[in-house]
Amino acid sequence: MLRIHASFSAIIALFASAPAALASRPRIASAECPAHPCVIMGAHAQHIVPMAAATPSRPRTGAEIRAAFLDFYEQRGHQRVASASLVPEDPTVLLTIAGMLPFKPVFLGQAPRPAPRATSSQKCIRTNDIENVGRTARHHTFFEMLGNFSFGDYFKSEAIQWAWELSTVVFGLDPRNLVVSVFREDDEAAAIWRDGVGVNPKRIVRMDEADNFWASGPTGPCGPCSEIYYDFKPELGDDGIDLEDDSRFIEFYNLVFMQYNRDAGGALTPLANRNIDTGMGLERMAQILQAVPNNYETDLIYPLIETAAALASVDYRALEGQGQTSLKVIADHSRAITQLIGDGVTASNLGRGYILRRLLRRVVRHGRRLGIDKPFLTAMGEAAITLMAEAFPQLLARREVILAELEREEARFLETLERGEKLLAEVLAARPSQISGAQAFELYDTYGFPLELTEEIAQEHGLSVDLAGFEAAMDAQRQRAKAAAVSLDLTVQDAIAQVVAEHEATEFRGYAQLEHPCCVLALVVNGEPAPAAVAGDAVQLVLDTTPFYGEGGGQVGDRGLLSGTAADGAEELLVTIDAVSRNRSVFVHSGRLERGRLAVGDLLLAQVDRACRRRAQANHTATHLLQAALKQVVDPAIGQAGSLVDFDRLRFDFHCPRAVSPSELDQIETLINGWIAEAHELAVEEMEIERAKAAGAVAMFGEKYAEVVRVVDVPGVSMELCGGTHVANTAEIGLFKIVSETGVAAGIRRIEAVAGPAVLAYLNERDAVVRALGDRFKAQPGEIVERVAALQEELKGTQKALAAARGELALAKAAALAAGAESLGAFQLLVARLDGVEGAGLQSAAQGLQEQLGAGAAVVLGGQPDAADAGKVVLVAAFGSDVIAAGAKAGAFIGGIAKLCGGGGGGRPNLAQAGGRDAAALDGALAAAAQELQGLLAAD
RNA sequence: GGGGAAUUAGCUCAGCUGGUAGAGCGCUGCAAUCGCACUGCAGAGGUCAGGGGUUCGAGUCCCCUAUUCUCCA
Repeated sequence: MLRIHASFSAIIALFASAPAALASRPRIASAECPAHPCVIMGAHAQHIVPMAAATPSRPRTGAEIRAAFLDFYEQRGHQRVASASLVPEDPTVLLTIAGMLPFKPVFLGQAPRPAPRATSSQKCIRTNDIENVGRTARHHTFFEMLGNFSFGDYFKSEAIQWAWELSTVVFGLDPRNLVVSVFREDDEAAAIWRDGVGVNPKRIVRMDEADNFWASGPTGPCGPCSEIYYDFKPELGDDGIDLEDDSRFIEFYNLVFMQYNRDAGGALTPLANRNIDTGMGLERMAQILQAVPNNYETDLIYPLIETAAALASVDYRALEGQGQTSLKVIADHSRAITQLIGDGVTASNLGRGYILRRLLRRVVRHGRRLGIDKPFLTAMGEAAITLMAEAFPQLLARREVILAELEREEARFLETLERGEKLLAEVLAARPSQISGAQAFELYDTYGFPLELTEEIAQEHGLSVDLAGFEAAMDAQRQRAKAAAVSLDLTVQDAIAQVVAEHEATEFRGYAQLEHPCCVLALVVNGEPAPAAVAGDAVQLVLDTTPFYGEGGGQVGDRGLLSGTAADGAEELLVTIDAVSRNRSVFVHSGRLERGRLAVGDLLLAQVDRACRRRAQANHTATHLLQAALKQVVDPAIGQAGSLVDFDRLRFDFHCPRAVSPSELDQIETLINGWIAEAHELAVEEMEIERAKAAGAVAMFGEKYAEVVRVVDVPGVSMELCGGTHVANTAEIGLFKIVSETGVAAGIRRIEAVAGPAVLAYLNERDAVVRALGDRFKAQPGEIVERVAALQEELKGTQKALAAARGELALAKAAALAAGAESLGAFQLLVARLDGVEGAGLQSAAQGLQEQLGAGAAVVLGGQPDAADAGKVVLVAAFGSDVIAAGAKAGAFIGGIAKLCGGGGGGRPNLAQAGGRDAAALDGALAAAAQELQGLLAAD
């Protein structure tokens, strides 16, 4: 719990700071560029054409630019790396926000380099500038970042020369249209540009730290950057160049020279291994080479604008600014949401799921703004898949999933809108002079109804919305969330992280052996790194090699023992291990030193608890069978969303838009138990990932796998990539039983089940319940349901009969009382005691009497409803319409009377009820009631 | 992770500051019809999500749990 929370705060912290930390580098696709030098298309095209009037071999389309970039660097020894998922491996960020993110562990020295040099076109998503999308020429949520990387290999000179060569020769940009920037103090880079490349010194601009110095955080690797800008107005000359002038310059290539390490004190020390990290916005280069006024009109995005325009029956060119913006937003976001779902994100109210939902709803809103009045997201999704399928073929494989998710989410949002419109109509029905900020915020915050729609509808009614009030409420909400973010003690976590960082991957022997000698490499005692521990200490150990399975892939870590003789030979030592986790590839064994002394360097014998391991294995293999059965029975497209394999149960979460029916669950159970009975021999094999995928092995979506993967094969039934431990033969599972099927989030269902020995424990528990019920109901197990149903029926009947009898009794008693009514002028007074009738009965009795006696009747009844509760009294007053006209109100009247009995009461003028706790005072109270009524009515 | 909201008849929902649980649709029966649709009349159908608390009294107020929606991080 603590760990989860701690890491989540870290995500929030880093997510919040990441864009800022990265801001100094790729301003590409994030920087604003509002004005364009040429408003008129034709003139603009003419302006660009002389430079871009390319020889046929020059890249022009987005695909050509991407290919040219990757080819160029591949020819220069770079390994071509496919774009990583938008869902990063790095748990500290929600989405892949920059081209270098997949390589961040390499740059930070936390992971081995895949090659000395690499190049990629990385898909990215950023939402921090979402309000600017569609309004400026080049803000995007989804974009591609071309990059070339050096991991301790080449450095500044090559990076600069190649960047120049690529820009001028391959892309054919005229050197007279280019300007470069360097960090103020980076004389080395400036010299290379000037002497090595031959750039006019006047066109080398020195920039401050804010613009041209990159760091991934307050400490760690950092270094100066150098950027290449495209100059749309070279005729203005080389003097007084201001790169901040967006109307003249656009930055398209950023080179980061990672050459320092910054320590906590802020001091810079040179890095032993210097790195290169670069980024070129694909959409920007496309804009330059295609000579269009903004990124949206490049072939990477424009087809989606056309699709949206056709759906809205509008003409992009003929539209005013607002309409064009809507089309741009739809086009931009359509790429983003298609890619997000393609990478396994599903819409939700948390994390990246929430980002997806927000983008998706913005598309719908802009669609409505353009007049699209029917669902259209699947049409946009299809167009986006078609547009991007060549560069991202996996979109085709995920087509059905993407379209289904879009359809579902759009329908859900339309429901939300409908509900909001209804609520807003209620607000408007009250004919307010203005929609208050609080009302608008409630619609937005609680019901998800967009502010702009509230404004729009209010406007139709000639009303305004208190926007300042809305903002104030919004701020208050943010403050609440911030204030509630508690910081937790992370010291334990830190000690472990520190220890883990100092060690190599632990060698895992537990697939084949359950016992193995090992050496203690590091020790954490009660949360602090320590050289030794004494009996009773809570210890965490890092070993050189281990047979213990470390928690991972959903499977719980092994339990067991470490035993041996302490280094000094004095005493036997014993450690019980109750949890094993994996931190990167280092296994951390947590437990307790039961006996003896333990020190770093000790040689121990590690023994896994075989019974526990067997149970975990049965549950794990059963989980694989469950996934296979789900695919067979429910839907072949079902994908895993998470899983837990414990010793005594298993849990499997999967993507599925509806509940799995009871009959399907039966089928699944039968199928799995059939496979168990067939005694399939498992085959576990390591192979290359491509071969495994070709063989049809099921991989967890969005998961990153190494080159060589472990494939667990139940021949003919299931084949999955899995690092967990499994039974050798399905027969070892014994039995499989589904315990429950529930929903965990929109679109995700959860099945909990038991397998192996755990089934017996589960069944025993159930059996005990059934037997206890059988005893109680005097029925055989098979008859219990019937018996309970019959009893319920009987109970219901009895209750009805009782209520009827009570009513009759009350009426009978009341009828006898009617004779005791006392006339007072035109009025009939009846005050009487009626015991043994509970509240509702007394009420109907009083009302019956009042109706019987007429409009001038005032009836007051009081009594003890329950002989068992001696103190409790109930009072009822029923006044006819003439009595009320005379100024008597049953509610107020009965309240006063009830006070005499130590209670209170109230009701409406014609009928009221009250109660009290002092039965002894009842008769007195009734007498007082009679007297008071006489006074009230006589005075009239 | 933190807020807000919803959960009432088979369905869609109303139920105001605590005081006898309602509507529309659907269902059943009767009338009318050769029969159906329509119509009219009558009726059945509710542990007010579950559990605690406050109160003489809780669908209504408070707390907890579950499920769903929603906003913020």
